[in-house]
Formats: sequence, C-alpha cells, structure tokens
Amino acid sequence: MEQRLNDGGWRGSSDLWLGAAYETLLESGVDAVKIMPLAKKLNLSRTSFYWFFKDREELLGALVSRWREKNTGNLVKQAGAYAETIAEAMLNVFDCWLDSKLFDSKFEFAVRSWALQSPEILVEVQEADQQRLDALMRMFVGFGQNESRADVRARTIYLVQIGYISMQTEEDISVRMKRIPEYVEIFTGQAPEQRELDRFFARHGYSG
Amino acid sequence: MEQRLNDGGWRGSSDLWLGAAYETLLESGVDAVKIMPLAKKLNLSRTSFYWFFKDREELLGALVSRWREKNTGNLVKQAGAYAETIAEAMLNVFDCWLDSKLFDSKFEFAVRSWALQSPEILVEVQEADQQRLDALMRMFVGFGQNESRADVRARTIYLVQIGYISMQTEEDISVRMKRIPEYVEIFTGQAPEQRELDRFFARHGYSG
DNA sequence: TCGGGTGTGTACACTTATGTCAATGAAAGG
DNA sequence: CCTTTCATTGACATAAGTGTACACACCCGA
Repeated sequence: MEQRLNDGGWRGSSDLWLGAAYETLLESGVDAVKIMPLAKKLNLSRTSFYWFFKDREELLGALVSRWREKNTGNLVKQAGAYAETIAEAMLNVFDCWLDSKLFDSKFEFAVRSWALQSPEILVEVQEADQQRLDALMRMFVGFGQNESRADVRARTIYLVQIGYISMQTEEDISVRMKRIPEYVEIFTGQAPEQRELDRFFARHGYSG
Repeated sequence: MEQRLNDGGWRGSSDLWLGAAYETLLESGVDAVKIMPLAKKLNLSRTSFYWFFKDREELLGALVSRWREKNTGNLVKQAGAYAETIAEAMLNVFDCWLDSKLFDSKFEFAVRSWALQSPEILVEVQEADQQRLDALMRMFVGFGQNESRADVRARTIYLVQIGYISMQTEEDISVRMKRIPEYVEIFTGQAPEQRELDRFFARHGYSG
C-alpha cells in the first residue's frame, strides 16, 4: 500500500481508534466493534492497533468510560439547575433531550443494547439509571411533591426519554417542540408559563 | 454422543432450531444467533440445520415473524377493549405490561436492539410503533380528548413502557402494582376508581 | 550521524463461523 | 423386504476474525 507520509505527520493514535470504535458502536452495535474492520475503516494495518491497546477488551472499556462520563453527569446537573417553578425545572431537564452536547442519545441506546449481552455493562447501565432517577426525584421533592408522587413522576419523564431513544425516531425539531408544553403539563401536573416556554425555545434557537 | 432415540421419537424439527434461536436472541442479541452455537446448544450436528432452513437469513426472518405476530396484535387489541372510563381503558392496556402472554418485553427489546444494526428490522419496528401509537391515540380520542392531547398522551404511555423495557429492570410485581394508580392518573389526568383498580388487581392475581 | 523510542506492516498460527456435498440411518408403507 | 421420506452426519472449501513475533521506517536528541 505504501502511503506513509501522506499527510505530513504521523498517523495513528489512541483517539483515532477510539473514535472509529465509537462510530461503529453507534452504527452497528458492539459486535461490530472489531479490530480488523476498524483498521480497514482507518486505512491502517490491523496490528498497529496493539500498540495503543492491549486487546479488544481494553478498547471496549475505554468506550464505556466515555459514555459514563458524558451522559449521566449532564443529566444530573440539569435536574439540579436553578428554577423558580417545577415547570421551569422540567424544561431545564428537557435541554438534555434536545442538545446532543448534553446527552448523546445514540450512544445511550447503543450501550443499553450492549448491556443485553454483557452482565458487566448491565451493571454499569443500572447504576447510571439509579443516579439519574435519584436526581430527578430530588427535583420533584424540592418542589414539594411527596415521595411516592415524586418517584412515579421521575420515572415517567426518564422512561419517556429512554423510550424515545429506543424508538430511534428521526423527527424534525419543530415537531418535537410542539409537544413540549403538553409534556410539561403531563409530567408536572402544571402548565408552563409562556415566558418559561419562550426562554426555553430561545435557548434552542427555535422561534415557536 | 450417540443419544438418538433418547425420548422415543426423532429429534430435530424446525421449531427446535427456532426455539433455540429465540432464546439466544433474548439472552445475547442477534449476533449471537449463529448456527454453530445453536447446534452445540441442541446437541445436534451443525449441518443438520440446513435441512430445515435455507440459511441463517431464513432463520432470522422466522424470528421477526414471530415477534410481529405476537406483540403488536395484543397491544392493539387491549387498547381497543371495552371500557367505561378512560382510567379503565388505561388499565386494559396495562394488562400487556404485566402479562407476558400478551406482550413479550424481552423479545421486544431484543428486536429493537437488532434494529440498530439492520435497516430492514428498523423499518419493521417503526411500522409496529406507528400501529401501536395509533391504537392508543384512538383510545384517547374515543374518550373525548382532542387530537394533540391524545397524541402526546398516547406517546407518553407508549414511551414509558418502551423505556421500562429498555431499562431491563427486574422488579417484584408488588413494587410495580403500587405505582399503577399514580401512573393512571398521570397518563389520563384522572384518578382510577377503587373498583376499577380492584378489578385490575384481581385479574393479575394480586391482592393490593 | 547514530541510536533509541515510536509507530506501522508482513507473516504466522490459531479459532470460529459459513455453506455444500455425498453418505448414511431410522421409521413406515406397500 | 425394498423403497421412500425424513433427518443427521463428517469432510471439504472458504472467509473473517484474533493475537504474537519480528523487521522496518521515521523522528529527535546526544
């Protein structure tokens, strides 16, 4: 093949392989994350992988770390963000579902599917679920809901989102925005103020 | 090996292989549904598979048919079942989530994960989602909700369930039953009557 | 300029999967 | 009994993946 020096620098790196693994995981699931195909994708020799990672296991481990660090952290943060009303707090959480910088839905689904076939990953996922549900529950309790009510409401919004991810729908942002007010009312039992909605729409660059 | 005649009859059949494939799909995902491992599981020679199925593709196709025929049908049926109030109608739908004869959650999740890596399966899943959402929406419209409200409510209950499945939680039936009244109220905006709940609990053999 | 660290590639040994083919075994009916 | 049908098998050819060993090229600092 003889294409060394093609871009003036040295090619490979740990992140290159990890990035390719990430993409493949999202597109085709864990079982497709194999060294040979990744090498083909990157136009590198298969064996050069072993310079950066001990073996395939180590690569998969790096993938899980990436997921853990991104998704759970931001959701917990948004659930605890400042808000005057429960409706506003709810909209803060919705930020996650609409901004891929805060929550990576495809990654989330890929990892959950992975958990199907790996007990270790299942444990990871269940720990994440617990942390996220706790954060949402604290949000409702903070706005005066009793424990049982807060538990079911926290579950509802979390499950709706996990379900939405699992549906793998590709919808226009405006379609989703139209449903937001109804969702807020169902989830919190309280309709959002127009100014709360306006603030929300504005920060997502949507003029409703 | 030599264990032929072990149960008085002849061993193999199309259903035997399909059954093994089903179990493997649920435990480990599509990529684990391979002929060699199935043969090992069944203690049969790998090649005898090809008497019943043309190839692996045909086996996977049979698996999808099984899923399609079971899950969507029952959900649509329950959503259209007789009910006096919206709360009662809701409880009819809940039957699916609590009775594995009506809806096979693990199968559902396995197929959805499969859809991640196969466009054909993704199409199947999305068609199923549409049919199910439509049935739920008709239910709400039938009880006097307007279109937009019915749409969001239908989505909410469906997504909560898909999300629940996707969480792969193993919970005691009593834990789930305790949440039922709250869910009914959140989903329909109307609390269920005690007699409605009693009828529901009774048919699931639960004395709340 | 020379040598050590850093990447990369070729060759090898091994494993697991796929699907075809021809041979065979058992049960059942005439 | 002999043939047919259903069911199973082992041998074969092929493909795709894993990881190791070792040689080679490139870059930088002494």
